[in-house]
Amino acid sequence: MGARRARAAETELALKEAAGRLFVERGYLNTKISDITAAAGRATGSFYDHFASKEALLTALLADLRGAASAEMRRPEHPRDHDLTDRGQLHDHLAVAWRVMRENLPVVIAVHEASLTGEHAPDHAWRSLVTETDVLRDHLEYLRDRGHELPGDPTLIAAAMGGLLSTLALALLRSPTPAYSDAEVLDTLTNLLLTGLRGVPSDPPANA
Amino acid sequence: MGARRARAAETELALKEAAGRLFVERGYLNTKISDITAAAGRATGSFYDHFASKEALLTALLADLRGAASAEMRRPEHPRDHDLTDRGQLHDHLAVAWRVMRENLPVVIAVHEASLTGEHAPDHAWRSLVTETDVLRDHLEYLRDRGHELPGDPTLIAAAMGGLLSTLALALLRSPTPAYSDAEVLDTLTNLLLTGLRGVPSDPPANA
DNA sequence: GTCTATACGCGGATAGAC
DNA sequence: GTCTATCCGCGTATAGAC
Repeated sequence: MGARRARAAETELALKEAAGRLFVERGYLNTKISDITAAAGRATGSFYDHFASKEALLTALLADLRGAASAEMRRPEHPRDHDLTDRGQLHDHLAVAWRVMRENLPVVIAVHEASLTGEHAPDHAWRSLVTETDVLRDHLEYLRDRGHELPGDPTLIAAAMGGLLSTLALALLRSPTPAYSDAEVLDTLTNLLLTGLRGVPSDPPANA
Repeated sequence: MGARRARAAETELALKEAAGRLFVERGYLNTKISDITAAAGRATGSFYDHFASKEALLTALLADLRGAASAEMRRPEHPRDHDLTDRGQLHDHLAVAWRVMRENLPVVIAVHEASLTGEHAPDHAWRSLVTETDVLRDHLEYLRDRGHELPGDPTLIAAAMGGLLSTLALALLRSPTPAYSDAEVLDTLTNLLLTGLRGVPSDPPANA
């Protein structure tokens, strides 16, 4: 690889990294192209030698994410016969989702904000919430098919769990001085989703 | 009241109503001033005879909301000694929150979107989530003080519940063809938050 | 590929006649 | 108070030199 090419790749990477940093700090909509180039130590015009637009940058970041194989829960061969009423399995699912969001926080933030400006189909928010929680829904349907009585419709419950997770992640993971450790958040959510506010005295948390 | 004054109040009301409709349909950020005036059958410039800016309009809508006394859960004298592990009381609290969001959906949407563009304090999202769920937190602390073992920290649980509610409301209530009835949503959330995914066979829902 | 300088469009906001 | 016409700033995107 020639020096010119290396420099170019370096710039593209610098732009991506700067963008990610700024998305977390100020949000996607509040970040201007010139902010990104300035933070990367490049001229504004250089941006367009690597990305056609701000939206194209987001698409590229999304592509990186998928290529990184960091979405374990999303790989198609994910088996559906997981028992979410088992503490360990529920905890693991929440932990994977939480880790994916933490490790890809800039993209999560950007996609979340871009969805507001983008499609204005009235039920777009609901549709995407449902599709993003399809794995959870499958697990819940599996439970129901086995005769377990769920608190309600699997799609609705899965959406509720997903909404809870994403809201909390977007709120907590952006803070430079975290109010709670990941372990604490995951324990609390596991407890809450497993046995609710009442709790089950006969089945204490694993670390109790 | 003279005819001129009446016409003016009429215009202001028309602008507010048109804005609310558009906020639900396209979102706050996607709605331009000219969209609002056009939908209200007025000229663009007339907007500024009633509101200094788009933000001022939102402030006015917020003032209307508070004046309408529709925020029962927020009135200061709300007692903290409510038992959220009681099915009926939990259901009532969720129902009130749900109804407030439904009846003020335009404002809820607008505030939600405006918070993204506005303050860019890194932990702003977390702070507002905590303050908006203070009533829930109080109830949970009350339970804990009485010796009940909660799934985790009250502030964190309250935030989780609030995030769940707002995400679901923003996704479901915007659709013109609702996927679930309010009653179904409230029953499901009550069950989920009360006894979790496992459920408690000995304590079925009230309608069972 | 990277820079500097600039054009363009969109949307918020204003001016002034009626 | 309402209108029409217009201005202006901001951010995106392009042009062209190096």
